[in-house]
Amino acid sequence: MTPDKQRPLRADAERNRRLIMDTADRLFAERGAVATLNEIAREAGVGVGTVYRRFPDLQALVDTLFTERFTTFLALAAAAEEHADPGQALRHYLLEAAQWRAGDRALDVILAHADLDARPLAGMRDELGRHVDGLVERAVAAGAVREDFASADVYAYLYMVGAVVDRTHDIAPDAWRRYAEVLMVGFGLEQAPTARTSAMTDAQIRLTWPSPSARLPAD
Amino acid sequence: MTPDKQRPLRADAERNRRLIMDTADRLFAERGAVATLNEIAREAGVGVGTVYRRFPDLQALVDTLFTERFTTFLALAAAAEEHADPGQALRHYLLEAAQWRAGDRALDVILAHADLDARPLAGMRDELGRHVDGLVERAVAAGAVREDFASADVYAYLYMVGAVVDRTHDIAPDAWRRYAEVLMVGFGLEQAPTARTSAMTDAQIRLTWPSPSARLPAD
DNA sequence: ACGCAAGCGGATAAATTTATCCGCTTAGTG
DNA sequence: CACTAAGCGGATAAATTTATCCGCTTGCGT
Repeated sequence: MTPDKQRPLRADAERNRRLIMDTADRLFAERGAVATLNEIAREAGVGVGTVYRRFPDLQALVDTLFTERFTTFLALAAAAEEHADPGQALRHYLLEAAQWRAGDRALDVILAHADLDARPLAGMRDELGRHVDGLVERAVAAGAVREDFASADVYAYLYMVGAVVDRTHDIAPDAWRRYAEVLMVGFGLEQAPTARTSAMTDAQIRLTWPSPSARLPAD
Repeated sequence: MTPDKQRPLRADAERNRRLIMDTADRLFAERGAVATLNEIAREAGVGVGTVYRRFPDLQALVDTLFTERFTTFLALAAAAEEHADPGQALRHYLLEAAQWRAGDRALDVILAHADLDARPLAGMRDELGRHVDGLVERAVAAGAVREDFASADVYAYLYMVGAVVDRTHDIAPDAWRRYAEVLMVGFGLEQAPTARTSAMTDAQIRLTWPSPSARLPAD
C-alpha cells in the first residue's frame, strides 16, 4: 500500500489552484459552455503549465468543481431531513435543490461534463442516494405523496426543473418555480394549484428556442 | 430581385445529398453527439468536397435535418386540432409531441445545434406557435385545464419531457410517460393520478447520472 | 453519341485544440 | 541568510478539426 500522504500545496500553488477554479467557473458561467484549459490559463493570468500541472485535463477540473458543489447539495438533503413532517421535508428538499440548481450559472455546464463514476464523486452520489431514499420513504409512509412515488422521481424532477432552468436563466430567472409547483401537484405532494409564479410570455418563450446566440451569450 | 429559381439537382447529386443526410442522422443517433462533416463524408463513402458543396458547414446540415423533422411536428399539432373536445385535443397533442420526441434518437443532438432563427425554420416556428396558441386557448376556454395555463407551459412541458427522454433513451424508453402524466395532472389536464408507467428502479436511475460513457455510447 | 455544365473526390492548407518540457524563480525550512 | 524542493511560465510539438481547390468523371439535353 503506497502511503499517498500528500502534503499540502505550497501557499502560492494553492492560491493559483483556487484562482484557476474560480476563473473556470466564471468562464463557464459567462459563455454557457466549457472553455479550454489554455483559455482558462490566459484569463487567470497564469501559465498553461500551471494549469496542466494541477489539472491533467478538463475532466479533472470539471470533476473538482463539481465535487465542491456537491458538498452543498448533500448538505441540503441532510438539512431537509430535519423537518419533523415527512411531507414538509420532501417538499423543502425539492424546492431547495431546485433553487440551488437555478442559482448557479456554471452548474449546467459542469453537470454536462462531470463524471459521477469518478472517485470522490461516486461516494457522494451514493450518500445522496441514501438521503433521498430516506426522504422518499418517510413521505410515502406518511401518505404525503402518491403512494407509488419513488426515489427515481426525485431525480427526474431535478432533470426536468434543470431543463427549464437552463433555458430560462437569463430570460425569466424564476420561471422554474412554476414547474416545480406543477410537478409537486402532479406527484400529489401539494393539493392546490396556487400558481404562485405565472407563465412566461410569448416573447420570453421565443428566446428559449434553440439558437446559436443562446449558446454563446456575452462576448 | 434575383430570381433564385434553382433548378433541381442532378440525379446523382440528389442521391448523395440524401445519403449524407441519412448518414449524419445515423451517426448523431449512434454517438449522441454531432460528428464532423469529414467523418460523415467518410462514413457515407463520398468525398469531403461533396459534403461541403451541399452543406457549407455543420450548422447548415443540422438545420436541414431539423427542417425535415419539424414538418412532422407541425402535422401533429394540426392533427390534434381535429378533436372536437378541446381538452382531448390538448392532451392528445402533448402526448403525441412527447412521443415524437422520444422516438427519434438523433433529435436531441439536432435540437442542441439547430438555429430556429434561421430561414425556413423561423417560419415553421411561428406556424407552430399559432397551432399551440389555438389548442391552449380552446382548452382554457373549455375549462379543461388550469385557467392560468399558457402556451409557454406547452414548451416548458416539452423541455421537461425532453430532459427525461434524453437521459432514458437507452435505459427505460417509456419512462417519459410517467412524467408526461405527472405534468398533465399538475396542469389540471387530467384528474386521476393513475400511474400507468411505474418509476425507474435505482439501478436505472444510476445510469442516468452524468458520465462520459453516457455521452459516447456504442463504439 | 456528343458536348459540356454539373458534380465528384480527396490531397492538402489553415486554424484550433491539447499537452509537454525545461530553464528560471521562489516559498519555506533550518 | 542560504539552500533546495516545489512551482512557474510559455515556447512549441502533436493531434484534431475545418475548409478549399482543382483535375477528372458523368448525367443528360440535343
